[in-house]
Amino acid sequence: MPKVGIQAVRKDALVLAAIAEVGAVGSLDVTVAGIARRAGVSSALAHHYFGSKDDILLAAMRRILDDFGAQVREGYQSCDSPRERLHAVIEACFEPGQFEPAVIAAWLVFYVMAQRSPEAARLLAVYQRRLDSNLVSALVELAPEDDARRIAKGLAAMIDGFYIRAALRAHTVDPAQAAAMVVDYLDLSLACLATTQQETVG
Amino acid sequence: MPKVGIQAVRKDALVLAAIAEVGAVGSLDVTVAGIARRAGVSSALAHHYFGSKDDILLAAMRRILDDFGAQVREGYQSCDSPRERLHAVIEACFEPGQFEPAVIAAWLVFYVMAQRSPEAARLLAVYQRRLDSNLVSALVELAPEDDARRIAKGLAAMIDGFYIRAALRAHTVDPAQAAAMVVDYLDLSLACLATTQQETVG
DNA sequence: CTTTCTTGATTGATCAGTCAATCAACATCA
DNA sequence: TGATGTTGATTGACTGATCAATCAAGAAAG
Repeated sequence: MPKVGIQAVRKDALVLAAIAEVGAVGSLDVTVAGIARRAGVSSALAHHYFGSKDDILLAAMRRILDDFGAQVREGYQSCDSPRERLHAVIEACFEPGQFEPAVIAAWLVFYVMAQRSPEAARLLAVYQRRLDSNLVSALVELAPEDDARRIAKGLAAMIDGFYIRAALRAHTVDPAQAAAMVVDYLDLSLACLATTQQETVG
Repeated sequence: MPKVGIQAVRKDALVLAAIAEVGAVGSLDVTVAGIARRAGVSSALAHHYFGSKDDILLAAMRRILDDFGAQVREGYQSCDSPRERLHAVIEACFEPGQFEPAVIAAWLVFYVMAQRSPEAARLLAVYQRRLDSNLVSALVELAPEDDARRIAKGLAAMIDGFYIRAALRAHTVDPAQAAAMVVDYLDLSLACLATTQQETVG
C-alpha cells in the first residue's frame, strides 16, 4: 500500500489552499489548477481526492464553518451565566481570525455560492440556525421566549451586518468596536425589556 | 444618420438585462451572450455599446445604486422632523423593490465584484457613505455628534445584516418586520441616550 | 451616399474534467 | 531476507466546451 494517512494530509492541504486562493482571487473565479498549485500538487490530484471543483469549495466552506463552531465552543468553556455566554458568542463572531482577508472573501463567496448550490445554502443555513440557537438559548434565561427570539434576530443581523461591512475593506469600524456595539445593543434591549416588564408588573 | 436615440434604448435594455441575468444565474458567471440574448440583441452589439463585460456590469451596478438613491430621495419629500427622515431612510432600505430576487442577487454579486474591481468598490463605498450621511445628518439633530455617528454605524450595520440574511432565501424575517426592528433599535438608542444625558445633567 | 447600427463568424484563451501511465509504499510468501 | 505482486498516489497530456472580444460585411436611417 502507498503512504498511509497521506489522503488526509492532501485533502487538508487542498482545502486550505482553496480558502487561500478564494481569498487571493476574491471571487468564485478560482481554478482547480490554481488551488492545486497552491497546495503543491497537480490539478489531476485535486480531482482524484475531491470529485469536482464544487466539492473542493464545499469542503472549504465546511472547514470555515467548523472552525467558527470550534471558536464558539471554546469561548463557552468558562461561561456560567447566560450573559457571559452571550458575550462569548458575540466575541467569537468578531475574533481576529474571522477577519483575515481570505476568510472574509470566502464568506462572501460562499454567500454567492449559496444562490446556486443547494448544499452551500444548506451549510449557511446550518450556521445561521446555530448562531440563532446559541443566542436564543442564553437569552431565554433572561427574557420571555418571544422577546428572546426577537432580540436574537436583531443581534444576528447586526453581527452579519458589521461583518459584511468589514468585507468592503472600508474599515469604518474595527472588529473590537463592532463587538462592543453589538453588546451595547444587547444590554440596551434587555434593559428596555426589564423596564417595560417592571412597569407592566407594577 | 441612423435611428436617433437608439443608443440610449439599447444601453438601457442591456443594463436591465444584465441585472435580470445576474439575478437568474445568481453569480458573476453571467455571459455577455446571455445578457445580449435577454436584451434581444447580439453579443457583438453589447460590446459595441459598452467596451467590455465589466463595463456592462458596472453600469448595472450604477443603475441599482441610482434607483436606491431615488427611492430614498422620494421618501424624503414629505419629511419635516429628523425622526421622520430617519424612518424614511430605513423604510427605503426595506422597500419591496429592494427585495426582488434579481436585485438581491445583484447586490451580493456586486459585493464580490468590489473585491476585484476598484470601480465597483468605489461605487459601493459611495452608497455606504450616502446611507451613513443620511442617517447622521438626521441624528445630529437628536443627539451629540459622537453619539449620532455611533448610532448611525449600528443602524447601517443592522440594515445591511437584515438585507444579507434576506439574500439567503431563509426568510427568518420579512422586510417589514426587519424595518420595524431597526426602528426599534433607533428608538432604543435615542431613549437610552436621553436617560443618560438627563442623569448627567441632573 | 454617409454614418451609425447590427450581426454571424471567428479567434484566442481558459478551464474542468479525463485518462493512461508511472511511481512508491506496503504486504505476502518463499 | 529478499523477490514479487497489489494498490493507492501522482502526474502530464489531452479534450471538449465555453466565453470575451474582434472584425468585416451588410442593413437601415437620414
